[in-house]
Amino acid sequence: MSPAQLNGSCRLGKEVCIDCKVRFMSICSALEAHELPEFDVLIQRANFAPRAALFAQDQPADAVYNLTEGVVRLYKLLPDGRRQIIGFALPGDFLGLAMAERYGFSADAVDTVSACRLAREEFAHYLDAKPHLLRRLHEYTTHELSLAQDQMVLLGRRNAEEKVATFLVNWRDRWARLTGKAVTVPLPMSRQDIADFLGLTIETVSRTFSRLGKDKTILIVPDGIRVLDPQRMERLAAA
Amino acid sequence: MSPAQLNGSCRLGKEVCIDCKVRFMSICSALEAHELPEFDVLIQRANFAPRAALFAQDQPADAVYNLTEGVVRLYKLLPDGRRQIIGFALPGDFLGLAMAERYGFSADAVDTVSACRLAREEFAHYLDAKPHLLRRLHEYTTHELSLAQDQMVLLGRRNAEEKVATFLVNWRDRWARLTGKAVTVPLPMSRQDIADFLGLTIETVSRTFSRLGKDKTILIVPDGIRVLDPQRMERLAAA
DNA sequence: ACCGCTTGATGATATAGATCAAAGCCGTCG
DNA sequence: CGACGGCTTTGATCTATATCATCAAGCGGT
Repeated sequence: MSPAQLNGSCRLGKEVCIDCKVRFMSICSALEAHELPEFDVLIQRANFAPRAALFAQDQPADAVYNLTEGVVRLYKLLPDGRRQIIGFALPGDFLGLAMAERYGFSADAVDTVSACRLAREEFAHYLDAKPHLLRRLHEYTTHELSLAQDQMVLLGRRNAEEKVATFLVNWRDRWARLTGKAVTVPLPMSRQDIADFLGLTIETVSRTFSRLGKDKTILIVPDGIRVLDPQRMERLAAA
Repeated sequence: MSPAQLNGSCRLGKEVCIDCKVRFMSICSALEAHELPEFDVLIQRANFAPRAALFAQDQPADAVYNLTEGVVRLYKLLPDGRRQIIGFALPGDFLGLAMAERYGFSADAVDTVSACRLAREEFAHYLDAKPHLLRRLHEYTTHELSLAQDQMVLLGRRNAEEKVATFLVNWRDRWARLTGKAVTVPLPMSRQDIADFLGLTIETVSRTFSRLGKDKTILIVPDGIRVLDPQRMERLAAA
């Protein structure tokens, strides 16, 4: 189904996929390196071209993914095709952690994406034997829930300008945490993606960018945006 | 701060607060009764009058609550007073599980509320010693996250009629799971609460109820609503 | 029975954002 | 090179929902 290209694989704690291991560890700092060899968890490296699906809503949830490269959009569709993007995943993020029989949303690659793929069953067993990892994962899920609640406020009670500003500020901060402060923050997703994330139309997003540009609040450059007036941006995105 | 009335308390596994224990167990069915006495967790019984606050956003998060009676609204406020209700809690639900230093939202009683109050520190330690309980809690949080994602779709992409219908269907189902199928589903929260949950105004909620009433889709009675045309309701609330 | 207060329903009007339409801007492919 | 197709921007309307204003009903207190 998915046009993914799987290459390389390793067992957690048995070298080979150093990158997977490092990423895995970064989430689960409670586990020391010497603890890992106790268990075998098959990790596959999966690569995805732009627009390729990692998985789709209602498919059997076979696997858990840990992103290592690229940006993934997570979304739900209504029967008539209306789309709500519920989040963008960046390297380090986990996907498909719900541990339900089927995925609750679809995930596809915005740009070129690499991820570590862990079989759900195997991962669940590993988890049973590693309460520290479960604790870390619970904290992660709890954080996701808190972000989801912020997004509810945004979708329910903020106007277009506030929505766009809040999105830009949050995205800029996440990007900075990942790559260090950059002057220009890239926006790899399309305007349609941003619109579907913010509960707006593409036209409203475009106009709002333009207005913020004319205001000298931001500067739109070909490969992203620059925040010129952080004060005003923070004010629009406040609380 | 809170006008709560604390009465009675018990230690988990040392009789007294049978109700707390039963509720606690219902969440954590993986723990057998004979496992409980191993640990002491102080549980206080807290009662709240209608409109009383259980806790407020940004307060130090001292405690975890497990609702035993009544309905609680959970909400976030923007600096200018706009409110988004992020959920309604019913008996059995946990509040303040985020385990952050401060509460991420406010919670107050819609009607008369009773809850079991567990000190956060103590609960966290208990959790460390009980991986099964942590697992249950992780499943619970994961379910909450999934509901939050559904709510994002509702807020971002559904119109007023769909929002109201979806709310009624979901509320009816939750109520039924708790009390068994009832002809009339009570709506203990105000129209303003419903509006702030659905990202609408009180007037739009009121008009939408009226229209669904004129349609014979629902029947509005003094103490709640009756669904007359489940087909149409399900269609409006679909996916 | 009357008052003051709150909540909900409904009508009139305003507006933010949606929808519809067209035109610019690249990248790419023949 | 030029034509094509996907995005994005911009402009002109339209409309769903917000806003504002009444009004009626319920309710507790006197």
